[in-house]
This record gives sequence, structure tokens and C-alpha cells, in this order.
Amino acid sequence: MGRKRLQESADGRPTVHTVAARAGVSIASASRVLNGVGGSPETIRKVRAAAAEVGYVPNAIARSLQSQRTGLVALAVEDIGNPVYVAMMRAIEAVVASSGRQLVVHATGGRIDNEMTLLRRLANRYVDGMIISPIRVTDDHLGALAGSPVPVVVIGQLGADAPVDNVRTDSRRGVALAVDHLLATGRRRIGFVNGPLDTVPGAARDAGFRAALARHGIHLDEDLVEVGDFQYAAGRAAALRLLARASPDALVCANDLIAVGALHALLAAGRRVPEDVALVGMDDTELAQMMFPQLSSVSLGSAERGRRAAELLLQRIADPTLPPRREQVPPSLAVRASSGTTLPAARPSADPLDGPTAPTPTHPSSEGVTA
Amino acid sequence: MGRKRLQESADGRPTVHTVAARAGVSIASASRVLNGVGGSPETIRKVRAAAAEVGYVPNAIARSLQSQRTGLVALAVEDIGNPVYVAMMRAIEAVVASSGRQLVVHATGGRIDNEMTLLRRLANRYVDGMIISPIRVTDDHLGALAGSPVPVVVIGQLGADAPVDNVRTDSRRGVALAVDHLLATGRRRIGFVNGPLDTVPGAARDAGFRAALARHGIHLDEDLVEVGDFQYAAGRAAALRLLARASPDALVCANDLIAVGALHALLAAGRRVPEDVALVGMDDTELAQMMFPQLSSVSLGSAERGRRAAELLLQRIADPTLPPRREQVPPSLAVRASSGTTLPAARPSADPLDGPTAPTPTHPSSEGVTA
DNA sequence: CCGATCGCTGTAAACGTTTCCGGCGAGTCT
DNA sequence: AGACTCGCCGGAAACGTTTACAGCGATCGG
Repeated sequence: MGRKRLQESADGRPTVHTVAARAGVSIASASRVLNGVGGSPETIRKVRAAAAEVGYVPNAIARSLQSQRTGLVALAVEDIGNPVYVAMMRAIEAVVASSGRQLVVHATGGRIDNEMTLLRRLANRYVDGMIISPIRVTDDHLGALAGSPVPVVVIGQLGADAPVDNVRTDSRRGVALAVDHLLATGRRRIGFVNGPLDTVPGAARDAGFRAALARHGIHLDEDLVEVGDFQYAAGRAAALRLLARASPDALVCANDLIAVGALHALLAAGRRVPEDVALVGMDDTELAQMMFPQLSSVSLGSAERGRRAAELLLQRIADPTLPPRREQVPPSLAVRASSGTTLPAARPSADPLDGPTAPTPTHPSSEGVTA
Repeated sequence: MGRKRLQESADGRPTVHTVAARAGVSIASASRVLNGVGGSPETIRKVRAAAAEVGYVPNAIARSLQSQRTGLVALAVEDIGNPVYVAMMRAIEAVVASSGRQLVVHATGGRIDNEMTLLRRLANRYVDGMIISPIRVTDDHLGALAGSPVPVVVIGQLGADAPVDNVRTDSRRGVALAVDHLLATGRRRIGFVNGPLDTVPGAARDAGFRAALARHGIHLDEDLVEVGDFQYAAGRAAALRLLARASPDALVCANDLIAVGALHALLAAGRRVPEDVALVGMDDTELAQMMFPQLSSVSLGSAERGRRAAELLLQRIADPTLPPRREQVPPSLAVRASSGTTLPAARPSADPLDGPTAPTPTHPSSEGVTA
């Protein structure tokens, strides 16, 4: 007598057929009241009761197949351990959740092939859209992005002509903010610990650093520039290499992980921060504020970029015919203890032991000074 | 002449019908060769060619509906910003990916209602299974877990009789490791900065701390115990409160975020670490090694727990009839600079300035000493 | 040389929803 | 009173796959 099983799913769970049969109505009616559209008071009552009795829960997959949307949005970033991406993710998650969708996170490790695989997989429609923050951009990327069957928005620099929704910041200007600040507080031998130059952010920050120094008419001593990758360990190692051959009085780091590594290297080498060496990180993650002394950091508006990217994506999902849009989030500088003291440039040695002092924030938030 | 569109999906993308028609075979044959099962050399050639020409990519949703599996696995943790969960997630992701599945990450914020919503949503089958690490466990949880229509494994303590796959550690013993180590290195006034007592880990760590002191016959001064939540800011605030009313010579913290907060509080208060106050964190995250001095930390084997949980889950997905299993990962202590010096307990003041020294690691990895 | 076997194929039925469409009874307007 | 609208209902067709089943020609063994 196993013929009535047409009404329930393979594993014995109730389907819309089950509740329809139990309520004595058609599956069409059952589906309608379950979706809250139409139905007479009487059928509504019967269907609701039946659904409750059997513990009916609609099957998300079947619904997706019918509605052509999964309710999922993907986020692809290089390294989920980097707090900047955590911040971005939180912001994205907030707006995505407000549209009733869920976020799927992918860590690409910055590997091009991983990213391409992800982009190709988009074609099978397992998500409604994707936000990707590629660290390197190739022609293959651009092709895949332009030809993507589902909406994609890119966080980060992209070719000017790429017909893709894009939210970016100006990290060249961000580096300039740091350099200006350090020069203004009396630093003269400013070092730079960067990430790989073959990445988009690495190249931009390198260009920004050189341009900023040039603008001030300062000759760049190449011994003061060091490159690793965007991780803590590499930042620490790179800073150690730099310290072994030069003695900067300030260090700009291409992100906060590197800055934390550099701080470690400086303290281990017996340099005081900020008295001997001022330190400025980048991305203004929560990590910067956890350090002692707290790190100055260039905010690239990660949360804001994430929020905007998510909004762009939702808009495009709603209306795929929108023209490609581009948004820009300006950088700002949060000055904290790690660069908070002005060097006694001309001053004779006064206050040799004034220690790390808190900056006087004029920033609306508690984060520091916006330059 | 729009009748041939039966062959392509609503948005004009090719379906199996498209390639079948183009190859001049039935959809069954097309599907077979696309799945690499069966087909004569000639049909294989034709179908492959047709698929390539039209750029066919199978629709994941339709496939899921048919196969009753989505290829997704969910992970629910309290706070994705906590590096311990990042480590766990990386480990899980690795084994999950090796089975061809993808990971969906949810941040619950430790809120019971969020977790219950997640658990209930499981019933709609949008994932093949779930790993959850609840910070508080209620009867509702247990009910939802036991009655879950898809496999679930829990990371963390759970009632002994709960019929749910479970991997745990012994954080009471973890705290004991820290206390033993501090006592052995001459510390006497050991403070404790914990998370909320109404959480499972908070309660366990509190019990562990008290038991460890009792075992050594030490009376616990309640002034040396402080509670916040498991975040950095709360840890820092709690440590400041504690320092304002007591002067410990060592501090055990319920996780690394708290420990980093405490380090900040100690340094800001002018206490030297480890000379004046030794510091031991918990979870042994990468954060512990980023600090200066590097933090000793009790490893609770997060990566290992994640790995095992993922394996349990995959096994259960493969065979849902398995009996509930329980695995335990032992804690260990990584000793680093923040507690690396032995106090000159009886010794007169020798080497007043020996500074933070690196421990001599006997641990197989570079992480420190296993106690 | 004929029946069994085997490899391949196409038809059609699933998977669980949503939704189009025609039917039908009750009301409304003229 | 008849034509019309209107709300509700059920049958059936989607959505795009995989797969059970049956048919069919060729090969093989006796």
C-alpha cells in the first residue's frame, strides 16, 4: 500500500501535496495560502491547520527552480582572516540580509585560477549575484565579468572602460594622506612596507607613495622601501629587512596586518613607537586599535565600500538593464598614538619620556583625526 | 516564431534541451554524456561539440532538485571577527571543499533566536548539513538539533545524553594548564578575566579556574576575577576594572581577544608584561603571536575541532543512520614571551632588565611549549 | 543459425514548487 | 432577467535536471 506516497517527499517529509490532501484542497490552493496570496477564509484555515499538523516547510530548492532565484549572494575575497574583509563582509551581510538573502563567502587566496573558477561557476546559477574584490585583475577576469550571466559588482580598481558595476577608493591618495601627516609631524626618513607590486592595490600604493614624496620634493631612498605580501608574517619580515639596512623615522604600511608585523619588528629591534619611529597602517581595521600603541591608519572605507557594493548589487538584481555604475569612497586618516607625537625636529631634547600620548581627535567618530 | 524557445531557459541561456537538439540526440543521451556516463563515441563527440558551441553550463538548482542535495554545508558561529572562528572555518572549508562542497557561513552574534531561526531553516533543505558552535545551549536548541531533518554536528559542550554528533574540548582542563604554568613560574596572585557566565564556555572556564586554584590549595580572592564578554573592548574594560582594585602578578583570559584587551590595559597602566604581570590567553589564535610580547595561550585545538567536525558531518551525510558520535580534542598550552619568565620569587632582585625573552620551545611546531 | 546478451538510445516520469488559465458560483449593473 | 464582473478554485504546465524503463540493432555462444 505504498501508493499514497506520491504525497510526500522521498525521505518522508511533507510536501505541498501532503498538506493539500490533508486540507482537502488542490495543491494550487494550498500553495496560494502558504504564500499568503488569495484563498477564502475557510480554505486558509484548513490549509494552515494541515500545514501545522504535518509540520510542513517549503523546499527551498524547488522554490528556487521555479522562481529562478536562490536568495544567495556570494562574496569573494582574498583572505577571510584579514580583518578588513571581515569588516567589509559585515557591512555587506547587513544589507544583503535586509533583502532577505544570505551571504556565501569564498576565500580565493588571491589565486587567479580560484577566482576564475568562481566566476565560471556563476553560470550555473547557484547564487543570485556576486561581489568580488580581486587583488589582481587580468583580461580573463574582465571577460568573465562582462559576460557573467548573473550580476557582479567589483570592489577595487578596474579598467576605466570595464562595463561592470564597481566601487573603489583612491588608495594613492590614501598613501598621500599618511605621508603628508608624517611630514607635517616632523618625520623625514619615511619608509614604506608594501604588498606585492603585481597586485592592483600594491601597485597603486607604490605609485601613491612615490608621488607623495615627489610632490614634497623629497628624494626617495630605495633602501626605505620593502615589499612582502599583505600578511602579518611577511610584513614583519619585510620590516626587519628594512630596519637592517636603513633607519627610518617613520613607516607607512600597505595594510594593517603589515603594520602590526612592522610594529612587532620595531619593538623587537628596540625602537620605540612613536618616539623613534612613527607608524601608519592602512585599512583602519579594528586590529589597529587593539595594538599598543594604537596604530594610526588610513581608512579606505571598507565598510562603506561593502555597503555600497551590496546596494549596487541588489539594484542590479532587481533591474539587470541598469547601465554600469561606478562609485568612489574617499580615504581618510585616523591619527592615533603610533604617530601621534610631533617630532622635536628643531627642538632640543625636551620631554624625553613623555611616552605615547593619545591624539586629540577632531574626527566625528572616536577614531581619530580626518586629514 | 517563438515556439522553439522550449529549448532554452527563460533568460535565453542554453539548457540540456538546447544541446540535445543541436547535437540531434535526445535529452537523455545529452545528459548522459554531459555526466560522463555512457554514450557511443559518436554521440559523445556530437554532444560535447554542441555543448561547447552554445556554452552550456548545467543549472545547479535543477540538478539539486533532482539529486536532493545542494552541495552546500553551513557553518554557524557567534562572531566571524574572532580569529578562533576564522581558524575553525579554514579547517572546515578545507575538508568540505575536498568533498566538492561549499561552505556557507552564518554569524549568529550569539543570539539564541538567530540560531533557532537557522536551525529551523535547515528544514527547507537549502544545505546538506550544518556545523554549529553555539555559545549558549537551551532546551529549544537540543530539540531542534535532535529533530533536524538534515545532519548537524555541534562544536562545543553539550549535554551528555544529547543524541547529536559532537566534538568538544576540555576547556576546564585548558584553564588548569594555564594556572599550573603560572604557579610553576612563581606567580601567586593570579587574576582571571572571563566571558559571560551564562554561556557554556564562560561557565566551564570559571569552574576550571576555581578548581585549579583549589587543587593547589589557594584561596581565590574574588577581586581578582572579572567578567565581560568575549570581545576585545570588553576584555580591556574588564581588565582595567580588575587592575583598579587589585594587583595581580598574572592574568588568565578566557580567550585571545580578551587577552589582547588585557595586554592593552596592562601596558596603558604602566605594568610590564611579563615582568610585572604574566598574561595567558586562550584559543591560541594567530592574534596571540602578533602581539608584542607574544602571548602565551591555551590551545583548544580549534582547527582540529573544525576538521573533525567536518569529517563527522560528511560521514553522516553519506550515512544518516550512523549512531551519534562524540569526539574530544585535548587542550595544550603554548608558552610564549608574555609568561615566559620565571618570577624571581625567592631570588633577590637579579637581572632587573632582562626584558621579554623568547621561550625555549619543545613543542613540535614553532608555537611553544606543550604542557 | 537462432536465442540470449549487451550497448546504446529515446520516451517519459520523476524532484517540489509556483502560476497560468479556464470554470463556476455569487453578486452587480442595466 | 440577462450580461457582466469578480473572487475563488483545481487541473495542468511549467522550471531544468537525472534516471527507470523499454526498444532495438549488433554481437556472441551454443
